[in-house]
Amino acid sequence: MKLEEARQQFIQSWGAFATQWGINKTMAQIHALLLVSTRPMSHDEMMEALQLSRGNVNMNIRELVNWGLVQRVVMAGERREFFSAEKDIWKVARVIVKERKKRELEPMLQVLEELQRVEGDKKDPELKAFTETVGSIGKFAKQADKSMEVIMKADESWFWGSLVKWFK
Amino acid sequence: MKLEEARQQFIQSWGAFATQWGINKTMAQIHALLLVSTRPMSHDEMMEALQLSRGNVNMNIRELVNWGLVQRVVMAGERREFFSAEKDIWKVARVIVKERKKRELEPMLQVLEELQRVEGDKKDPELKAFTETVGSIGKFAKQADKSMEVIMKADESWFWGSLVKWFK
DNA sequence: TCGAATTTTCAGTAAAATCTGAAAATCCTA
DNA sequence: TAGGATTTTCAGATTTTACTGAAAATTCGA
Repeated sequence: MKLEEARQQFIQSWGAFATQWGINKTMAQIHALLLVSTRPMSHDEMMEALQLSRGNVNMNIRELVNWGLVQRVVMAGERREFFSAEKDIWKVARVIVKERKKRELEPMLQVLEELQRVEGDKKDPELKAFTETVGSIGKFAKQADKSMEVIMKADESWFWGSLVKWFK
Repeated sequence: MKLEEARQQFIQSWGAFATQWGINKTMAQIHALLLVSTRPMSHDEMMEALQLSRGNVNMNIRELVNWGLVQRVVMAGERREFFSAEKDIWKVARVIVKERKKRELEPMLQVLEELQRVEGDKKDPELKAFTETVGSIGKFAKQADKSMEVIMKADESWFWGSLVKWFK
């Protein structure tokens, strides 16, 4: 496989993979494009490379910047904006974990906590079953939340190192 | 909040949460319904409870059974099929991790491996950058894959126990 | 301050995902 | 093994999500 072909394949696959995880395909493709680009790219270059409209590129780039996966880069003597992606995969993973935790896990935790305050006869088996289930999901989610907290703050080598030891 | 209201809220939220993770909303709602039900349910009961068509319930129940999150239950003296969900959240999580790993992570690993075999001048900075990026994603994904392998096989108390120690 | 370059917005359109419902297939029991 | 009960299928309808492109807003140099 030639480099250009491999790049296309990567962008393609990354997009397909992302949709399965509830991430917009185009956003993932732009991210992939920047990940394998050696230099920052302008809107027009991205439009050309991925055959997207200006509006679409603009929207998704903004989102990527919001997520902290892509940065605006000022190019000397250029008025246009350029963008480049963080290449350190460990940092990328941390950003994603942090953001999804904040946007998805934390709101869920809130709802679960709320639901445990359901009122009624404590001896009612229906009620008991409900609080049991919701409670255990809540407990689990809280543990997951904490784990992510730690992973997020961890240093890469420390993280994998610990994990390797732990696996033995 | 009353029990019925809480149940509805739970089903609702679980569905909304699921969509963010690339899981079909209805599938998640059926799962949620069964999670907070104290007894197995028939197609008709689920249709009624969630206001869904027979076809939709059938499709999504089948998918849940495929995932291993829901089981067919034979009820004495009943010709119709009944279904109930695994309530042990740890088991549920393991099934989900295992399935998503198999369906999504493993195919991605395959693609990444393939992409590292890109041919060309080893000194070309473009090529080097590409293999560098793809290689590090591949390495990361493989680590994640292994971690999940271990978590999947682990026993709950051992898992959280180790994690707690590890956090200190 | 003017105006060309660039970015942003968003109403309308397109594409993708999901759902319906009725017909076909299957499954039981008498 | 006939026939009602139940489950499955899937073409078409609906809903949701994403995209386009042109107009509006903004930015910046002269």
